Amino acid sequence: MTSFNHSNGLKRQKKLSSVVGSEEDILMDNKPKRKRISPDQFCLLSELFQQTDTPSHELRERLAKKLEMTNREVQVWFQNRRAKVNRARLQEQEHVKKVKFNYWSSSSSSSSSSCSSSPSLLPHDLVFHPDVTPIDILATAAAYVQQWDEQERKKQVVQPTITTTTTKRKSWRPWL
Amino acid sequence: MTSFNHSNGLKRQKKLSSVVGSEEDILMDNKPKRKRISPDQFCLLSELFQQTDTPSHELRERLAKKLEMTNREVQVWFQNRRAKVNRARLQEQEHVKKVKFNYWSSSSSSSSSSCSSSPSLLPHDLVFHPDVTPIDILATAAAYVQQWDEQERKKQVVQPTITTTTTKRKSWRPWL
DNA sequence: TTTTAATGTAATATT
DNA sequence: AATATTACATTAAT
Repeated sequence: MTSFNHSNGLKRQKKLSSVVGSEEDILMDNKPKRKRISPDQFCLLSELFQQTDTPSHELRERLAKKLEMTNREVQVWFQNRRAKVNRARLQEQEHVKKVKFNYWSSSSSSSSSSCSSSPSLLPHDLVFHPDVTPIDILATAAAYVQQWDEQERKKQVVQPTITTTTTKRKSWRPWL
Repeated sequence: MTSFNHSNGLKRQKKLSSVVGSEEDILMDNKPKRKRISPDQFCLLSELFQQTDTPSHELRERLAKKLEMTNREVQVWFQNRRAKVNRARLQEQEHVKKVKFNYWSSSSSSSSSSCSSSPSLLPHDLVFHPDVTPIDILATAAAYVQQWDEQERKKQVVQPTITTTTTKRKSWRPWL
């Protein structure tokens, strides 16, 4: 089991061997290995990232000099960082969408234990979730009322026509 | 010490549920068990791998559908596979290099037993190895002659100058 | 212990 | 610059 150490501060150095070329001299392949940024570098980079996704060339230059990295490396770091946060953002969106789509039907019937024992004002099948905003609740309620009206209207006027036409209705805030 | 995580690991979830995808697993903490590919899947994957180790997106997509895997899973499989064969290839190279470097000095003085009792045409300290080609033999011989000449020249003309200048000489075929 | 599915990231290429 | 994808290092399950 390799105990991970991130102390990559040490560059590999050619070990000074005997005068005659030894086996290692030939066999040791000095491939540059993969470069990993140091914690300090990470710190400064992400600190700056909070201020701006896309630092200017000049800013990159200064940062690179300070961190002893090339401009290109800094640029790549920012590119990958942007990609990462975008990816996370997208996935979060996906997740939120799922939650928002399901929050009505999430039964939560099992009052399992110990969770918010205070008398909730919410209906028992409407669970609280920080991603579900009041506007979402209202939107869903509106959609429900709309659908209910539709059903009522259908009941009142007997339709001789085929009812297979599903009442497709453009819904407000189709969950983004 | 700020435990800075380059790759913290320890977050083994997110199972990317496959086609069966019931939506209940939104809040459910799924089993972080590792998925193993089936023999059938392995068969098809490695069969395709022989044709191309870097399948296109489309090809991956079709394969994924056929195997009931996600595109990502197929991609990861190919990545790991490539890494594996590269690793093997490198190690083989290393081994060959070592053999080539050592084939002169591999003494084999001890006529231990039972190995190729036929009267060999090779000098007794030059063992045959399929990786050592004639050109390698000739190269080493040439290098040896060169070095011998060098030594002879030194012996003939007595050098009053400091001899610390190691006679570094560019060698032909420095073993790849 | 070895093999391998999976993750994280530096780097490259395409558009 | 966004996006996709690769190699490489590493983690963790088998």
